[in-house]
Amino acid sequence: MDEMLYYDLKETQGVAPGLAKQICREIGRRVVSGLMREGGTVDDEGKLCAQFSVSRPVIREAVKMLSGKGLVEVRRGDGTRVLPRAHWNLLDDDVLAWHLSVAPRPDFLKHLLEVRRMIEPAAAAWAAERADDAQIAEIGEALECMERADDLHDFAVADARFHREILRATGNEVLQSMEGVIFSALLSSIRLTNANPIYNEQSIPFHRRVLDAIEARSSEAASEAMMEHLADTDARLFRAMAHGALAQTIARGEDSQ
Amino acid sequence: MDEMLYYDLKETQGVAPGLAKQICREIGRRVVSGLMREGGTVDDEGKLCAQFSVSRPVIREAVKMLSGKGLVEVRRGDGTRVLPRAHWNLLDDDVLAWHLSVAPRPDFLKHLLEVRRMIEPAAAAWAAERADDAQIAEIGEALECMERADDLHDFAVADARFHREILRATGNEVLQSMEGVIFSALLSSIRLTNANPIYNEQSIPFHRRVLDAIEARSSEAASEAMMEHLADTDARLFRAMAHGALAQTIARGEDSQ
DNA sequence: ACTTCCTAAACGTCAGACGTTTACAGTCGC
DNA sequence: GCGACTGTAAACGTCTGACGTTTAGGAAGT
Repeated sequence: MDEMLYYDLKETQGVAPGLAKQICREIGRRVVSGLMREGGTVDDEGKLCAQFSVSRPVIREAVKMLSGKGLVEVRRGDGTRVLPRAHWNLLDDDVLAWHLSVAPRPDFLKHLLEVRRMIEPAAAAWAAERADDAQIAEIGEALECMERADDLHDFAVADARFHREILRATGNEVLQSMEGVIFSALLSSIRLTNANPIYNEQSIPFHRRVLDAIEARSSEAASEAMMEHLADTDARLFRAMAHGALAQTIARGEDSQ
Repeated sequence: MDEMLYYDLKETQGVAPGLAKQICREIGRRVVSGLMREGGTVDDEGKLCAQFSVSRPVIREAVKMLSGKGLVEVRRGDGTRVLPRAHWNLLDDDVLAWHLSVAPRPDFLKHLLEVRRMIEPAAAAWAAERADDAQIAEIGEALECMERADDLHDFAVADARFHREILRATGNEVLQSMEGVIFSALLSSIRLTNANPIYNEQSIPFHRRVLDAIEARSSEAASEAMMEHLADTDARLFRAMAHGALAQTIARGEDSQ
Protein backbone atom coordinates (compact mmCIF):
# COMPACT_ATOMS: atom_id res chain seq x y z
CA MET A 1 0.00 0.00 0.00
CA ASP A 2 1.50 3.29 -1.10
CA GLU A 3 -0.09 5.17 1.72
CA MET A 4 1.88 3.16 4.25
CA LEU A 5 5.06 3.73 2.30
CA TYR A 6 4.38 7.42 2.43
CA TYR A 7 4.09 7.29 6.19
CA ASP A 8 7.31 5.31 6.35
CA LEU A 9 9.08 8.02 4.44
CA LYS A 10 7.69 10.68 6.70
CA GLU A 11 8.87 8.64 9.63
CA THR A 12 5.57 9.11 11.37
CA GLN A 13 3.67 6.21 12.73
CA GLY A 14 1.08 5.72 10.04
CA VAL A 15 -0.53 2.93 11.91
CA ALA A 16 -2.49 4.98 14.37
CA PRO A 17 -2.59 4.21 18.02
CA GLY A 18 -5.95 5.55 18.96
CA LEU A 19 -9.38 5.09 17.56
CA ALA A 20 -9.80 8.76 16.74
CA LYS A 21 -6.89 8.81 14.34
CA GLN A 22 -7.99 5.60 12.70
CA ILE A 23 -11.46 6.92 12.11
CA CYS A 24 -10.06 10.22 10.95
CA ARG A 25 -8.10 8.36 8.31
CA GLU A 26 -11.04 6.25 7.30
CA ILE A 27 -13.33 9.21 6.79
CA GLY A 28 -10.51 11.22 5.28
CA ARG A 29 -9.94 8.59 2.64
CA ARG A 30 -13.62 8.55 1.81
CA VAL A 31 -13.65 12.29 1.36
CA VAL A 32 -10.48 12.38 -0.72
CA SER A 33 -11.64 9.53 -2.89
CA GLY A 34 -14.78 11.41 -3.76
CA LEU A 35 -16.90 8.77 -2.14
CA MET A 36 -18.33 11.59 -0.10
CA ARG A 37 -19.42 14.32 -2.44
CA GLU A 38 -18.12 17.84 -1.93
CA GLY A 39 -20.78 19.88 -0.23
CA GLY A 40 -22.56 16.74 0.89
CA THR A 41 -23.43 16.18 4.49
CA VAL A 42 -21.50 13.75 6.64
CA ASP A 43 -23.49 11.36 8.76
CA ASP A 44 -24.25 12.88 12.12
CA GLU A 45 -22.21 11.95 15.15
CA GLY A 46 -24.75 9.45 16.34
CA LYS A 47 -24.70 7.47 13.11
CA LEU A 48 -20.93 7.58 12.94
CA CYS A 49 -20.78 6.21 16.47
CA ALA A 50 -22.90 3.30 15.36
CA GLN A 51 -20.97 2.73 12.14
CA PHE A 52 -17.60 2.58 13.84
CA SER A 53 -18.83 1.20 17.15
CA VAL A 54 -17.16 3.90 19.19
CA SER A 55 -18.34 6.60 21.51
CA ARG A 56 -19.07 10.17 20.61
CA PRO A 57 -15.89 11.77 21.97
CA VAL A 58 -13.86 9.56 19.65
CA ILE A 59 -15.92 10.60 16.66
CA ARG A 60 -15.65 14.22 17.67
CA GLU A 61 -11.88 14.07 17.95
CA ALA A 62 -11.68 12.48 14.52
CA VAL A 63 -13.91 15.12 12.97
CA LYS A 64 -11.93 17.87 14.64
CA MET A 65 -8.78 16.58 13.01
CA LEU A 66 -10.50 16.53 9.65
CA SER A 67 -11.78 20.05 10.07
CA GLY A 68 -8.25 21.09 10.98
CA LYS A 69 -7.19 19.88 7.56
CA GLY A 70 -9.97 21.78 5.85
CA LEU A 71 -11.76 18.68 4.62
CA VAL A 72 -15.00 19.21 6.49
CA GLU A 73 -16.85 22.02 8.17
CA VAL A 74 -18.86 21.52 11.32
CA ARG A 75 -21.86 23.77 11.71
CA ARG A 76 -23.56 23.75 15.04
CA GLY A 77 -27.15 22.73 14.95
CA ASP A 78 -26.93 21.79 11.32
CA GLY A 79 -24.40 19.04 10.86
CA THR A 80 -21.05 18.38 9.24
CA ARG A 81 -20.44 18.95 5.56
CA VAL A 82 -17.64 18.09 3.18
CA LEU A 83 -15.97 21.29 2.08
CA PRO A 84 -15.22 22.00 -1.57
CA ARG A 85 -11.83 20.77 -2.65
CA ALA A 86 -10.50 24.31 -2.86
CA HIS A 87 -10.60 24.48 0.92
CA TRP A 88 -8.61 21.33 1.50
CA ASN A 89 -5.07 21.59 2.78
CA LEU A 90 -3.64 19.63 -0.10
CA LEU A 91 -0.17 20.05 1.35
CA ASP A 92 -1.07 18.30 4.56
CA ASP A 93 0.80 15.05 4.97
CA ASP A 94 -2.28 13.02 5.71
CA VAL A 95 -4.24 14.47 2.83
CA LEU A 96 -1.40 13.68 0.47
CA ALA A 97 -1.12 10.19 1.89
CA TRP A 98 -4.83 9.59 1.50
CA HIS A 99 -4.61 10.55 -2.13
CA LEU A 100 -2.22 7.65 -2.54
CA SER A 101 -4.67 5.12 -1.17
CA VAL A 102 -7.36 5.86 -3.73
CA ALA A 103 -7.47 5.84 -7.49
CA PRO A 104 -5.17 8.68 -8.51
CA ARG A 105 -6.78 11.56 -10.28
CA PRO A 106 -4.80 12.35 -13.40
CA ASP A 107 -5.25 16.07 -12.88
CA PHE A 108 -3.94 15.96 -9.36
CA LEU A 109 -0.85 14.04 -10.36
CA LYS A 110 -0.25 16.47 -13.19
CA HIS A 111 -0.43 19.37 -10.75
CA LEU A 112 1.92 17.65 -8.35
CA LEU A 113 4.43 17.14 -11.11
CA GLU A 114 4.15 20.75 -12.17
CA VAL A 115 4.94 21.85 -8.67
CA ARG A 116 7.87 19.47 -8.50
CA ARG A 117 9.30 21.02 -11.63
CA MET A 118 8.87 24.39 -10.04
CA ILE A 119 10.47 23.53 -6.73
CA GLU A 120 13.16 21.00 -7.27
CA PRO A 121 15.43 22.64 -9.82
CA ALA A 122 15.68 25.69 -7.61
CA ALA A 123 16.18 23.49 -4.59
CA ALA A 124 19.01 21.67 -6.31
CA ALA A 125 20.61 24.99 -7.15
CA TRP A 126 20.47 26.14 -3.56
CA ALA A 127 21.74 22.81 -2.36
CA ALA A 128 24.74 23.23 -4.64
CA GLU A 129 25.47 26.55 -3.04
CA ARG A 130 24.81 25.75 0.58
CA ALA A 131 25.12 22.04 1.32
CA ASP A 132 27.79 21.06 3.76
CA ASP A 133 29.88 17.96 3.31
CA ALA A 134 27.71 15.80 5.52
CA GLN A 135 24.60 16.71 3.55
CA ILE A 136 26.30 15.96 0.26
CA ALA A 137 27.38 12.63 1.68
CA GLU A 138 23.77 11.89 2.58
CA ILE A 139 22.65 12.58 -0.95
CA GLY A 140 25.39 10.37 -2.29
CA GLU A 141 24.44 7.60 0.07
CA ALA A 142 20.85 7.75 -1.11
CA LEU A 143 22.03 7.43 -4.68
CA GLU A 144 24.06 4.36 -3.78
CA CYS A 145 20.98 2.85 -2.19
CA MET A 146 19.11 3.43 -5.45
CA GLU A 147 21.81 1.59 -7.33
CA ARG A 148 21.86 -1.28 -4.90
CA ALA A 149 18.08 -1.61 -4.61
CA ASP A 150 16.81 -4.86 -6.01
CA ASP A 151 13.10 -4.40 -5.57
CA LEU A 152 10.62 -1.66 -6.18
CA HIS A 153 10.05 -0.80 -2.56
CA ASP A 154 13.70 -0.23 -1.73
CA PHE A 155 14.16 1.76 -4.87
CA ALA A 156 11.24 4.03 -4.08
CA VAL A 157 12.53 4.64 -0.58
CA ALA A 158 16.00 5.46 -1.82
CA ASP A 159 14.64 7.69 -4.57
CA ALA A 160 12.55 9.62 -2.09
CA ARG A 161 15.49 9.90 0.24
CA PHE A 162 17.63 11.33 -2.52
CA HIS A 163 15.18 14.10 -3.19
CA ARG A 164 14.55 14.74 0.48
CA GLU A 165 18.20 15.18 1.28
CA ILE A 166 18.46 17.75 -1.46
CA LEU A 167 15.60 19.68 0.07
CA ARG A 168 17.26 19.49 3.46
CA ALA A 169 20.54 20.67 2.04
CA THR A 170 18.93 23.93 1.02
CA GLY A 171 18.65 24.84 4.67
CA ASN A 172 15.19 26.23 4.03
CA GLU A 173 12.68 24.88 6.49
CA VAL A 174 9.65 25.93 4.46
CA LEU A 175 11.00 24.08 1.50
CA GLN A 176 11.58 21.03 3.63
CA SER A 177 7.92 21.10 4.57
CA MET A 178 7.13 20.50 0.94
CA GLU A 179 8.79 17.12 0.85
CA GLY A 180 5.36 15.55 1.11
CA VAL A 181 4.46 16.91 -2.32
CA ILE A 182 7.51 15.25 -3.75
CA PHE A 183 6.92 11.95 -2.00
CA SER A 184 3.35 11.88 -3.13
CA ALA A 185 4.22 12.62 -6.73
CA LEU A 186 7.07 10.14 -6.61
CA LEU A 187 5.02 7.28 -5.27
CA SER A 188 2.20 7.91 -7.71
CA SER A 189 4.65 8.01 -10.57
CA ILE A 190 6.36 4.84 -9.53
CA ARG A 191 3.08 3.05 -9.18
CA LEU A 192 2.05 3.98 -12.68
CA THR A 193 5.34 3.10 -14.29
CA ASN A 194 6.34 0.11 -12.23
CA ALA A 195 5.26 -2.23 -14.96
CA ASN A 196 8.71 -1.72 -16.37
CA PRO A 197 11.19 -1.79 -13.51
CA ILE A 198 13.98 -1.25 -15.96
CA TYR A 199 12.88 2.36 -16.01
CA ASN A 200 14.32 2.74 -12.56
CA GLU A 201 17.71 1.71 -13.86
CA GLN A 202 17.44 4.34 -16.53
CA SER A 203 16.72 7.14 -14.10
CA ILE A 204 19.90 6.66 -12.12
CA PRO A 205 22.18 8.53 -14.53
CA PHE A 206 19.91 11.55 -14.20
CA HIS A 207 20.23 11.43 -10.45
CA ARG A 208 23.97 11.06 -10.66
CA ARG A 209 24.25 14.15 -12.80
CA VAL A 210 22.39 16.12 -10.15
CA LEU A 211 24.71 14.87 -7.44
CA ASP A 212 27.79 15.62 -9.53
CA ALA A 213 26.63 19.18 -10.05
CA ILE A 214 25.98 19.67 -6.35
CA GLU A 215 29.37 18.26 -5.46
CA ALA A 216 30.91 20.61 -8.00
CA ARG A 217 29.04 23.49 -6.32
CA SER A 218 27.57 24.46 -9.63
CA SER A 219 24.07 25.75 -9.03
CA GLU A 220 23.27 26.19 -12.72
CA ALA A 221 24.30 22.66 -13.56
CA ALA A 222 22.39 21.27 -10.61
CA SER A 223 19.26 23.11 -11.60
CA GLU A 224 19.57 21.98 -15.18
CA ALA A 225 20.28 18.37 -14.27
CA MET A 226 17.24 18.31 -12.04
CA MET A 227 15.10 19.78 -14.78
CA GLU A 228 16.25 17.09 -17.16
CA HIS A 229 15.55 14.41 -14.61
CA LEU A 230 12.01 15.65 -14.05
CA ALA A 231 11.40 16.05 -17.75
CA ASP A 232 12.45 12.45 -18.17
CA THR A 233 10.12 11.37 -15.39
CA ASP A 234 7.25 13.28 -16.93
CA ALA A 235 7.86 11.74 -20.32
CA ARG A 236 7.86 8.23 -18.92
CA LEU A 237 4.75 8.90 -16.97
CA PHE A 238 3.05 10.32 -20.00
CA ARG A 239 3.81 7.19 -21.96
CA ALA A 240 2.59 4.97 -19.15
CA MET A 241 -0.62 6.91 -18.81
CA ALA A 242 -1.21 6.84 -22.53
CA HIS A 243 -1.10 3.07 -22.33
CA GLY A 244 -3.15 2.71 -19.20
CA ALA A 245 -5.51 5.64 -19.40
CA LEU A 246 -8.32 3.93 -21.21
CA ALA A 247 -8.26 0.90 -18.95
CA GLN A 248 -8.20 3.13 -15.89
CA THR A 249 -11.10 5.22 -17.06
CA ILE A 250 -13.17 2.13 -17.60
CA ALA A 251 -12.08 0.62 -14.30
CA ARG A 252 -13.15 3.72 -12.44
CA GLY A 253 -16.56 3.43 -14.01
CA GLU A 254 -16.99 7.11 -14.55
CA ASP A 255 -15.18 9.80 -16.39
CA SER A 256 -13.71 12.83 -14.66
CA GLN A 257 -15.49 15.98 -15.57
CA MET B 1 -3.63 41.97 14.36
CA ASP B 2 -2.01 40.34 11.36
CA GLU B 3 -3.25 36.93 12.30
CA MET B 4 -6.84 38.07 11.93
CA LEU B 5 -6.03 39.67 8.61
CA TYR B 6 -4.62 36.36 7.47
CA TYR B 7 -7.83 34.60 8.38
CA ASP B 8 -9.79 37.26 6.53
CA LEU B 9 -7.77 36.59 3.42
CA LYS B 10 -8.31 32.87 3.75
CA GLU B 11 -12.01 33.57 4.13
CA THR B 12 -12.18 31.22 7.06
CA GLN B 13 -13.72 32.26 10.28
CA GLY B 14 -10.66 32.97 12.35
CA VAL B 15 -12.70 33.72 15.40
CA ALA B 16 -13.50 30.22 16.40
CA PRO B 17 -16.91 29.15 17.50
CA GLY B 18 -16.08 26.42 19.89
CA LEU B 19 -13.83 26.22 22.87
CA ALA B 20 -11.66 23.50 21.38
CA LYS B 21 -10.58 25.62 18.45
CA GLN B 22 -9.92 28.59 20.66
CA ILE B 23 -7.73 26.59 22.97
CA CYS B 24 -6.04 24.96 20.02
CA ARG B 25 -5.08 28.40 18.77
CA GLU B 26 -3.95 29.56 22.17
CA ILE B 27 -1.66 26.58 22.68
CA GLY B 28 -0.60 26.68 19.05
CA ARG B 29 0.55 30.26 19.40
CA ARG B 30 2.54 29.39 22.48
CA VAL B 31 4.26 26.58 20.66
CA VAL B 32 5.01 28.59 17.54
CA SER B 33 6.27 31.52 19.55
CA GLY B 34 8.80 29.31 21.27
CA LEU B 35 7.17 29.93 24.61
CA MET B 36 6.91 26.17 24.82
CA ARG B 37 10.31 24.72 24.11
CA GLU B 38 10.66 22.08 21.42
CA GLY B 39 10.84 18.69 23.04
CA GLY B 40 9.36 20.08 26.23
CA THR B 41 6.34 18.53 27.80
CA VAL B 42 2.94 20.13 27.60
CA ASP B 43 0.95 20.33 30.79
CA ASP B 44 -1.17 17.24 31.22
CA GLU B 45 -4.81 17.27 30.35
CA GLY B 46 -5.86 17.79 33.92
CA LYS B 47 -3.82 20.94 34.33
CA LEU B 48 -4.94 22.28 30.99
CA CYS B 49 -8.54 21.75 32.05
CA ALA B 50 -7.88 23.86 35.11
CA GLN B 51 -5.97 26.53 33.21
CA PHE B 52 -8.67 27.06 30.62
CA SER B 53 -11.59 26.14 32.84
CA VAL B 54 -12.98 23.60 30.43
CA SER B 55 -13.62 19.90 30.50
CA ARG B 56 -11.29 17.21 29.31
CA PRO B 57 -12.99 16.43 25.99
CA VAL B 58 -12.47 20.02 24.95
CA ILE B 59 -8.79 19.86 25.79
CA ARG B 60 -8.46 16.56 24.00
CA GLU B 61 -10.09 17.89 20.84
CA ALA B 62 -7.75 20.85 20.88
CA VAL B 63 -4.69 18.68 21.34
CA LYS B 64 -5.85 16.38 18.58
CA MET B 65 -6.00 19.31 16.22
CA LEU B 66 -2.50 20.34 17.21
CA SER B 67 -1.16 16.85 16.72
CA GLY B 68 -2.80 16.84 13.31
CA LYS B 69 -0.64 19.80 12.42
CA GLY B 70 2.49 18.09 13.68
CA LEU B 71 3.07 20.54 16.50
CA VAL B 72 2.77 18.10 19.35
CA GLU B 73 2.95 14.38 19.89
CA VAL B 74 0.73 12.58 22.36
CA ARG B 75 2.26 9.53 23.95
CA ARG B 76 -0.02 7.35 25.94
CA GLY B 77 0.96 6.94 29.53
CA ASP B 78 3.68 9.52 29.22
CA GLY B 79 2.19 12.84 28.26
CA THR B 80 2.19 15.33 25.43
CA ARG B 81 5.38 16.82 24.05
CA VAL B 82 6.16 19.64 21.67
CA LEU B 83 7.67 18.16 18.53
CA PRO B 84 10.84 19.57 17.00
CA ARG B 85 10.16 22.27 14.46
CA ALA B 86 11.15 19.98 11.62
CA HIS B 87 7.96 18.02 12.19
CA TRP B 88 5.63 21.00 12.04
CA ASN B 89 3.38 21.42 9.04
CA LEU B 90 4.71 24.86 8.28
CA LEU B 91 2.39 25.06 5.29
CA ASP B 92 -0.72 24.65 7.41
CA ASP B 93 -2.88 27.74 7.37
CA ASP B 94 -3.17 27.95 11.12
CA VAL B 95 0.53 27.42 11.69
CA LEU B 96 1.30 30.18 9.23
CA ALA B 97 -1.25 32.44 10.86
CA TRP B 98 0.15 31.80 14.31
CA HIS B 99 3.57 32.81 13.09
CA LEU B 100 2.07 36.19 12.34
CA SER B 101 0.84 36.72 15.85
CA VAL B 102 4.24 36.38 17.44
CA ALA B 103 7.56 38.09 16.98
CA PRO B 104 8.64 37.12 13.48
CA ARG B 105 11.76 35.04 13.24
CA PRO B 106 14.08 36.58 10.67
CA ASP B 107 15.10 33.17 9.38
CA PHE B 108 11.55 32.08 8.85
CA LEU B 109 10.68 35.19 6.92
CA LYS B 110 13.78 34.75 4.81
CA HIS B 111 12.75 31.21 3.99
CA LEU B 112 9.24 32.30 3.12
CA LEU B 113 10.58 34.89 0.75
CA GLU B 114 12.89 32.38 -0.87
CA VAL B 115 9.96 30.12 -1.52
CA ARG B 116 7.96 33.00 -2.92
CA ARG B 117 10.74 33.74 -5.37
CA MET B 118 10.69 30.10 -6.34
CA ILE B 119 6.95 29.82 -6.80
CA GLU B 120 5.58 33.07 -8.04
CA PRO B 121 7.60 33.73 -11.19
CA ALA B 122 6.67 30.32 -12.49
CA ALA B 123 3.09 30.86 -11.42
CA ALA B 124 2.96 34.15 -13.29
CA ALA B 125 4.30 32.42 -16.38
CA TRP B 126 1.64 29.75 -16.23
CA ALA B 127 -1.02 32.32 -15.58
CA ALA B 128 0.06 34.13 -18.73
CA GLU B 129 -0.41 30.93 -20.68
CA ARG B 130 -3.59 29.63 -19.15
CA ALA B 131 -5.66 32.40 -17.57
CA ASP B 132 -9.07 32.98 -19.04
CA ASP B 133 -10.51 36.44 -19.45
CA ALA B 134 -12.42 36.37 -16.20
CA GLN B 135 -9.32 35.48 -14.26
CA ILE B 136 -7.31 38.23 -15.88
CA ALA B 137 -10.09 40.63 -15.04
CA GLU B 138 -9.90 39.54 -11.41
CA ILE B 139 -6.18 40.25 -11.33
CA GLY B 140 -6.77 43.64 -12.87
CA GLU B 141 -9.46 44.42 -10.37
CA ALA B 142 -7.13 43.58 -7.52
CA LEU B 143 -4.55 45.92 -8.94
CA GLU B 144 -7.13 48.72 -9.11
CA CYS B 145 -7.96 48.09 -5.47
CA MET B 146 -4.30 48.50 -4.63
CA GLU B 147 -4.25 51.82 -6.41
CA ARG B 148 -7.41 53.02 -4.70
CA ALA B 149 -6.44 51.81 -1.24
CA ASP B 150 -5.93 54.65 1.19
CA ASP B 151 -4.86 52.76 4.25
CA LEU B 152 -2.49 49.96 5.01
CA HIS B 153 -5.13 47.35 5.67
CA ASP B 154 -6.93 47.78 2.37
CA PHE B 155 -3.65 47.82 0.56
CA ALA B 156 -2.52 44.59 2.12
CA VAL B 157 -5.81 42.91 1.27
CA ALA B 158 -5.63 44.05 -2.33
CA ASP B 159 -1.99 43.07 -2.64
CA ALA B 160 -2.73 39.60 -1.33
CA ARG B 161 -5.68 39.32 -3.65
CA PHE B 162 -3.52 40.22 -6.62
CA HIS B 163 -1.10 37.43 -5.89
CA ARG B 164 -3.83 34.97 -5.08
CA GLU B 165 -5.65 35.52 -8.34
CA ILE B 166 -2.45 34.83 -10.21
CA LEU B 167 -2.11 31.53 -8.40
CA ARG B 168 -5.69 30.69 -9.21
CA ALA B 169 -5.20 31.55 -12.83
CA THR B 170 -2.58 28.84 -13.13
CA GLY B 171 -5.34 26.29 -12.75
CA ASN B 172 -3.09 24.23 -10.51
CA GLU B 173 -4.82 23.28 -7.30
CA VAL B 174 -1.64 22.31 -5.49
CA LEU B 175 -0.18 25.68 -6.26
CA GLN B 176 -3.33 27.34 -5.00
CA SER B 177 -2.85 25.55 -1.71
CA MET B 178 0.36 27.47 -1.30
CA GLU B 179 -1.32 30.84 -1.17
CA GLY B 180 -0.90 30.76 2.58
CA VAL B 181 2.86 30.96 2.21
CA ILE B 182 2.46 34.05 0.11
CA PHE B 183 -0.03 35.68 2.45
CA SER B 184 2.17 35.02 5.42
CA ALA B 185 5.26 36.42 3.74
CA LEU B 186 3.28 39.36 2.46
CA LEU B 187 1.82 40.34 5.79
CA SER B 188 5.13 39.97 7.56
CA SER B 189 6.81 42.09 4.96
CA ILE B 190 4.18 44.78 5.11
CA ARG B 191 4.39 44.91 8.86
CA LEU B 192 8.12 45.42 8.77
CA THR B 193 8.06 48.08 6.08
CA ASN B 194 4.88 49.85 6.95
CA ALA B 195 6.82 52.66 8.56
CA ASN B 196 7.00 54.14 5.09
CA PRO B 197 3.62 53.71 3.44
CA ILE B 198 4.96 55.43 0.38
CA TYR B 199 6.67 52.17 -0.38
CA ASN B 200 3.32 50.72 -1.26
CA GLU B 201 2.90 53.34 -3.92
CA GLN B 202 6.24 52.40 -5.35
CA SER B 203 5.36 48.73 -5.65
CA ILE B 204 2.37 49.32 -7.89
CA PRO B 205 4.33 49.74 -11.12
CA PHE B 206 5.90 46.35 -10.52
CA HIS B 207 2.50 44.79 -10.16
CA ARG B 208 1.25 46.50 -13.26
CA ARG B 209 4.10 45.12 -15.28
CA VAL B 210 3.15 41.63 -14.19
CA LEU B 211 -0.44 42.18 -15.20
CA ASP B 212 0.56 43.64 -18.55
CA ALA B 213 2.67 40.59 -19.30
CA ILE B 214 -0.14 38.23 -18.38
CA GLU B 215 -2.59 40.15 -20.53
CA ALA B 216 -0.09 39.98 -23.36
CA ARG B 217 0.11 36.22 -22.82
CA SER B 218 3.84 36.47 -22.53
CA SER B 219 5.01 33.91 -20.02
CA GLU B 220 8.63 35.00 -20.11
CA ALA B 221 7.76 38.63 -19.48
CA ALA B 222 5.37 37.68 -16.68
CA SER B 223 7.98 35.56 -15.00
CA GLU B 224 10.58 38.26 -15.29
CA ALA B 225 8.27 41.00 -14.07
CA MET B 226 7.35 38.94 -11.05
CA MET B 227 11.00 38.26 -10.31
CA GLU B 228 11.73 41.96 -10.43
CA HIS B 229 8.79 42.67 -8.16
CA LEU B 230 9.97 40.18 -5.58
CA ALA B 231 13.55 41.37 -5.81
CA ASP B 232 12.27 44.85 -5.10
CA THR B 233 10.28 43.60 -2.13
CA ASP B 234 13.29 41.76 -0.79
CA ALA B 235 15.47 44.81 -1.11
CA ARG B 236 13.02 46.99 0.76
CA LEU B 237 12.63 44.44 3.45
CA PHE B 238 16.37 44.11 3.78
CA ARG B 239 16.71 47.84 4.29
CA ALA B 240 13.89 47.89 6.82
CA MET B 241 15.39 45.03 8.74
CA ALA B 242 18.82 46.61 8.72
CA HIS B 243 17.25 49.63 10.43
CA GLY B 244 15.11 47.73 12.86
CA ALA B 245 17.12 44.59 13.48
CA LEU B 246 19.07 45.86 16.45
CA ALA B 247 16.02 47.27 18.18
CA GLN B 248 14.10 44.04 17.55
CA THR B 249 16.86 41.88 18.88
CA ILE B 250 16.96 43.89 22.05
CA ALA B 251 13.19 43.93 22.35
CA ARG B 252 13.04 40.17 22.08
CA GLY B 253 15.47 39.92 24.93
CA GLU B 254 17.42 37.07 23.49
CA ASP B 255 19.35 36.43 20.36
CA SER B 256 18.46 33.70 17.92
CA GLN B 257 20.96 30.93 17.86
C1' DA C 1 -48.51 34.98 0.41
C1' DC C 2 -45.78 36.43 4.06
C1' DT C 3 -44.32 36.52 8.67
C1' DT C 4 -43.85 34.50 13.07
C1' DC C 5 -43.25 30.93 16.19
C1' DC C 6 -42.32 26.39 17.58
C1' DT C 7 -40.23 21.92 17.47
C1' DA C 8 -36.88 18.54 16.45
C1' DA C 9 -32.33 17.46 15.10
C1' DA C 10 -27.58 18.13 15.71
C1' DC C 11 -23.58 19.91 17.69
C1' DG C 12 -21.14 21.86 22.21
C1' DT C 13 -20.00 20.98 26.73
C1' DC C 14 -19.80 18.90 31.09
C1' DA C 15 -19.12 15.22 34.79
C1' DG C 16 -17.48 10.96 36.43
C1' DA C 17 -15.63 6.53 35.84
C1' DC C 18 -12.54 2.80 34.50
C1' DG C 19 -8.97 0.43 31.59
C1' DT C 20 -4.33 0.54 29.64
C1' DT C 21 0.17 2.02 28.91
C1' DT C 22 4.34 4.14 30.10
C1' DA C 23 8.04 5.81 32.96
C1' DC C 24 10.36 5.71 37.04
C1' DA C 25 11.98 4.17 41.24
C1' DG C 26 12.70 0.92 44.59
C1' DT C 27 13.99 -3.71 45.44
C1' DC C 28 15.91 -8.09 44.82
C1' DG C 29 19.44 -11.07 43.18
C1' DC C 30 24.02 -11.82 41.52
C1' DG D 1 28.33 -2.56 43.80
C1' DC D 2 25.90 -3.30 39.65
C1' DG D 3 22.36 -4.99 36.92
C1' DA D 4 17.73 -6.79 36.12
C1' DC D 5 13.15 -7.11 37.72
C1' DT D 6 8.86 -5.61 39.53
C1' DG D 7 5.45 -2.56 41.51
C1' DT D 8 3.29 1.83 41.62
C1' DA D 9 1.73 6.19 40.14
C1' DA D 10 0.88 9.30 36.48
C1' DA D 11 -1.16 10.13 32.16
C1' DC D 12 -3.64 9.12 28.20
C1' DG D 13 -7.72 6.31 25.86
C1' DT D 14 -12.36 5.34 26.01
C1' DC D 15 -17.09 4.94 27.59
C1' DT D 16 -21.58 6.48 29.44
C1' DG D 17 -25.16 9.71 30.26
C1' DA D 18 -26.84 14.11 30.58
C1' DC D 19 -28.08 18.90 29.47
C1' DG D 20 -27.56 23.40 26.99
C1' DT D 21 -27.53 25.92 22.56
C1' DT D 22 -28.07 26.68 17.87
C1' DT D 23 -29.95 25.95 13.50
C1' DA D 24 -33.25 24.58 9.99
C1' DG D 25 -37.56 23.82 8.55
C1' DG D 26 -42.31 23.24 9.02
C1' DA D 27 -46.71 24.68 11.09
C1' DA D 28 -49.77 28.10 12.33
C1' DG D 29 -51.60 32.59 12.25
C1' DT D 30 -52.23 37.08 10.11
